[in-house]
Amino acid sequence: MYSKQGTSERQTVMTAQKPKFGTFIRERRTARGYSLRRFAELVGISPTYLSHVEQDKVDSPPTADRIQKMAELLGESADELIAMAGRVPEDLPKIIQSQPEAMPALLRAVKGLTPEQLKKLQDQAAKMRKEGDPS
Amino acid sequence: MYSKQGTSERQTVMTAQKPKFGTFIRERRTARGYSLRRFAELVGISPTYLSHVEQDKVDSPPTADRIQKMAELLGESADELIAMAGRVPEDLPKIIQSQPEAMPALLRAVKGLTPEQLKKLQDQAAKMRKEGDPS
DNA sequence: CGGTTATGTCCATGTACAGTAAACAGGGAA
DNA sequence: TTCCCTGTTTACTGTACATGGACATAACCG
Repeated sequence: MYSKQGTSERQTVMTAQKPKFGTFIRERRTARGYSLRRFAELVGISPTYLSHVEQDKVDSPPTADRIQKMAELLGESADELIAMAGRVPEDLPKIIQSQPEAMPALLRAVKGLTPEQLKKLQDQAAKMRKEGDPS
Repeated sequence: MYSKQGTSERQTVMTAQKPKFGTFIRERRTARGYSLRRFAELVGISPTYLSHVEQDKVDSPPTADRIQKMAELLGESADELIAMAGRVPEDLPKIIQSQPEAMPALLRAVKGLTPEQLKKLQDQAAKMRKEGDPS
């Protein structure tokens, strides 16, 4: 077992994920007592595909809407699972595009801030909303 | 059998709307005196494809990185062009995924705010950066 | 006039991504 | 044994994003 590359499959690109998405899903699914077929059916995908996904054999994980469904069934945070899969929640693009200059600028400005700081900004935003349009 | 995948949400009719991406690009390109072939070469795409894009004959516009290049060559805002094409700037997904819970929450909180309000938040964020933790 | 060069466009094709179908191997239970 | 349930493999589909080569047209040059 020297340096014999454990698995001999050719594994295309597979953008490396830290806590691999498929592995995590399998762990949570089995913990909930779902069979692969049953879970696939509930999610709305084929058992074949789910099997591939859970083995991290896919080039890229499922789309955000399917991950959303998985999250609901597993009682996990959809946003977190979606991020783990390297995707973006489906409602965000529209929000960003609604202010093509300001939204990207804001996101770049908040890049690197802590969750606490982000929460503060979130609260500020909520306040602005309530008060109506100042400026 | 498994739930069908209508993810596309094609705009079947496309009532005359905001400047269509392709039309806009053609207008700006010709205004700059670039030939189709020349511009395609500079952007790094085939003339064929550019022709299709400019006629709005494509199912979906080019990817964000190519639009970025077009914007640079045309002296336009990349973010705006990318939004016009219904896409998201390439650097944003990583920013969002860096805080899988807080970033989506923030975006949803700022949804619908005016550019002025967004600018205020952006400034607050910049301040936090200067003062707050360097993480 | 004919030949070359430049313009944009059409048809056919290619590759990657997201996903499916059908057949398969193995474990328990009756 | 037969039956069903588990997960897996190989091969395939359809769409998005993109390319190549041939084509029509017009302008320019001898």
